[in-house]
Amino acid sequence: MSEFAKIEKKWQKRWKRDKVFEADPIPKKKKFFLTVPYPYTNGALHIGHGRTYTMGDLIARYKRMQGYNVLFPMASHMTGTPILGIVERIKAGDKTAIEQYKRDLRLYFETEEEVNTQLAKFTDPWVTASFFAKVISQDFDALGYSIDWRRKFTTGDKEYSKFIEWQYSKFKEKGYIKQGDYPLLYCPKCENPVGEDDLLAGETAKIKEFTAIKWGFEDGYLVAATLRPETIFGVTNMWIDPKAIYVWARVNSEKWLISKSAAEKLKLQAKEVEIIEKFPGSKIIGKKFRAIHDDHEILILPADFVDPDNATGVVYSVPGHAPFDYIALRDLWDDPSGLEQYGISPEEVRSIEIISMIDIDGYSEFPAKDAVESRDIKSQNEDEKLEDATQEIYKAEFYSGIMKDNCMQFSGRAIKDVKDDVIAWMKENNKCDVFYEPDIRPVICKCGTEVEVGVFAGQWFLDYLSPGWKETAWKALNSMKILPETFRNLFEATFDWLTQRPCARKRGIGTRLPFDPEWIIESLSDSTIYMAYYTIAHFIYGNKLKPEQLTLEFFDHVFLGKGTPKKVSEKTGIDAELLKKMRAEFLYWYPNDQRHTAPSHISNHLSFAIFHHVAIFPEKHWLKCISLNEHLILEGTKMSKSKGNVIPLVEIPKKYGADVYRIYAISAAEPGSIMDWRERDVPAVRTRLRQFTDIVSKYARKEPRVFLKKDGPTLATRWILSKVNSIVKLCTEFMESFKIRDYAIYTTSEMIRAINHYLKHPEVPKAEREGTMAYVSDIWVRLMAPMAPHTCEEMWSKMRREGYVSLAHWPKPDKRLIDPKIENAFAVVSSTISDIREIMKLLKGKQVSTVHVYVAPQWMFDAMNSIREANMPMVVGNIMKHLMSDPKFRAYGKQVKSIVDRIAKENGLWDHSYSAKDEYTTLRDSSAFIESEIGAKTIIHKAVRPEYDPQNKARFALPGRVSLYLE
RNA sequence: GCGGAGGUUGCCAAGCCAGGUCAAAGGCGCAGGGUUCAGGUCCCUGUCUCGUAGGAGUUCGCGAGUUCAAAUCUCGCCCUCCGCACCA
Repeated sequence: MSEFAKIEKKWQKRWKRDKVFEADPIPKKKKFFLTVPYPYTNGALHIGHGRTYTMGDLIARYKRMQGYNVLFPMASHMTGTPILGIVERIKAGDKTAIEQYKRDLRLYFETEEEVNTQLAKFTDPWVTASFFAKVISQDFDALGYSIDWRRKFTTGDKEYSKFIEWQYSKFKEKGYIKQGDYPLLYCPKCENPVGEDDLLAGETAKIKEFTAIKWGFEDGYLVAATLRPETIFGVTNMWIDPKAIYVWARVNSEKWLISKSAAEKLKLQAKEVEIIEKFPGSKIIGKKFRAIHDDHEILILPADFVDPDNATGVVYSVPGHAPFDYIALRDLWDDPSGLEQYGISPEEVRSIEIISMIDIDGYSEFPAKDAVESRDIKSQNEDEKLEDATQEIYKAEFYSGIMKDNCMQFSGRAIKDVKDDVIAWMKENNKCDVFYEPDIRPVICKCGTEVEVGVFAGQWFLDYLSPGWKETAWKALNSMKILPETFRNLFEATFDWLTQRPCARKRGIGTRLPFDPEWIIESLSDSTIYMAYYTIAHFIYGNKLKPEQLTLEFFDHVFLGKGTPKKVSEKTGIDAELLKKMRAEFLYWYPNDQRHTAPSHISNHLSFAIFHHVAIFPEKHWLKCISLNEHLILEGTKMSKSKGNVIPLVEIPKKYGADVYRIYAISAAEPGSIMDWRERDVPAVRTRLRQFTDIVSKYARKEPRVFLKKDGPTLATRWILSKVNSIVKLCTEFMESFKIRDYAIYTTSEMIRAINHYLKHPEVPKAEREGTMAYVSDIWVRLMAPMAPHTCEEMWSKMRREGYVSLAHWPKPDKRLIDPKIENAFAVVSSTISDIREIMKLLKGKQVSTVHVYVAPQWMFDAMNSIREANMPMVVGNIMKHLMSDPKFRAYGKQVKSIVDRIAKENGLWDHSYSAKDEYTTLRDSSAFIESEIGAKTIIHKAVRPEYDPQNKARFALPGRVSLYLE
């Protein structure tokens, strides 16, 4: 049990008892609605998740203290496949899954028996989800998050489903949701699409789209797949593997000749495939097929490099521009002996002319030949070199190639522009189709089966290219605040490439599409506008509204203001007054003022949230601001359950204490950078928190008193008052500009340093010190409260303040007390001390009895101020001229030059006291302090009339840079 | 491949957008001193190099450039991390 746990529990209980964070509309009060995405409840959360939620809570608490009526709700996410997957794995007795879940459960149960009992219940996804939803909310409470739990729900709720149905019926109305064929990785054995987690090998596989070109052959088509459809004008022959099995197949009422395995694959790609005849490739070698663009006859030749398992197993040959084709053809020229068996004569092969159809700088007529020869490739079996050559030519031609004269209407155009047009042209003439393959092999499903590409007919997707949608989303993004601003680029990149996005699948937990109930809305697509649902969730559940009452009219009314409460009430049976209340509550809280989460959500969830909001809500209800913090790693390495290096959220309170964790999570890195959790850094945070409580406790019962200048306090007191108020000002600026880490450092380290410095000044009278420290403590507790709320409540009550510091107001800097002159003067004291130390070090231990300090004469201060006021460029000549033009300074001639030299050396002016008198007084008043710091008697002299100056050091004094003599 | 971020003094990490006040905040580690006198205590000081007077020199991935002046701006190069879609 950490030393903090008792205090934490106490305040959490009281907050709950007094409903401190339950937020209801207060019409006259400005509101702030903050959301952090709800956690997915398929397991225990860890300290990495905690960073994001802690940051969110910090914002909520800060805004609350700034006088906003803050709503910070939370719910839980359970739709989708993961929870279902886990349940299935546990049911199936999967050892790893069971062990992993036992580990999670041991965090929450004492005995192994309890663990097993709970695990046994995990055969129902609802039980699993609600168990973790419950413990996660307990974990959140234990960290002091200021959440309004009355509004909680889960995405699996029937009521929530009605909300999602409403959302998707809106998309349907707008025409944003469409149905079409969609390729995805698919396991033929499991008969299911597979995601990254379902794969044993090839996790990074993507889908590659080939153009399947239908070359006229006999009474059907010889179908060759290619990534370079623009090369059809350079075809000289076809390549077929003589040993592989090919088929004539009826594909959607056409006759296609392809490899047997290609035919099998096509069955998965939403084609009707019926195999008519099987035969080895050798059977068609030597026959002729017809060119796409002019129907001339072209020969089919054998080749070893053809892989019947890749694409259609039919390859058309463009030897001028494809290294594989070039070398295969050359091999046949060199040794045509094998061709006789196919009835092909050597002359016939040798008469094939390579066609040049792409013009490209730096290459000859036949770039493929260049690439092969430059690599000295001997045969078509040198796979690696050929692959490399192919890459080179592909890139070069794609980016800088131009179609030659023999390419019909495409002549003269750049390859990268013409590709799509060639495809479109062939499509118009029914000369091509698509064929999908994974881009890498092998891709193996967890069941051990080779994964293929499946095309889902009738897949529902959201079409982000629908007219107007993206434009409106851009408008929203451009007017939103993104914190830190660097992440805006990521949003912009995402917006650019967002096209179509499947939004439903056939398995998992979730809401069924109202207009096509076979499909279940997938879990990223059902979590985009639910922030609105928080505003009324407590009414829905509190009044036990039935799902069937939550009709389209209901949501139309509450969220969009359509219809009247009376009419909607008649239709739904919901009390009209309640409807009014819900509508009012939505209007009060919406829009969502800030959404805080991790950057990994930018490319999906957050972008969808923006798109979906603009699709459904009027502009005034769009998201206002998105703030982000990067993830957290542990001792330099990524946390992962499989590695076992995970610190669960639930362990934080007993292991570190909630406030210690919170301070660490806020202060160890800027939000925009990855945070490293280092165990050995934790004690330092604990120390600082303890110093805070020690100091504040000591002065808790003292009467705060502000010593104004007229009260004649010591300089040290004026200094600490100035310093503390400067810190308040800075911290407010840091919070406003999302420099959260700076806020943390200033409220902890900087504050402690300043206070310790102050307390070391022996000249401050006791009453003055205590009154001042009580005042400082009050401010300090408020500053720390958003970050360390439990400790601060404890201090607050020790100070006998009313109510909760969680609801107290954030300090405002007292302008009367901020005095840069005093702060500068104190900086001179510090720099004087370090100068003395440095000299002492150089004296190598020789005893110093007395330190003589000489303060520069007043005219030098005048000179510095004069330069400062003149606001002139820091050029030596100008400054010299400026000073010499004033008789007041000219009188000092040579010494003026020493100031100017110094300015030149320092590249400008530096801080110093306002006047010689100030500097002298400050140093004199601080001499006891200086003496205690350096352990030698200290005498302050005025350089103009030093009482004692045996080494004539006084003349070196400058404003802010006293000269010294150590005796 | 495409897109995004980044490389800072032993480690972590600010600074860079708005160039000078930057040998560069803060923390960790390490060293010395003090308190405590042996419980993961606390405080102070130091921590690039040289220097018997507060000074000088060399640093911010590498290489150029702009500028009186660059960790900060521009260009090129090298390296690292993250995302890339049906998965939350």
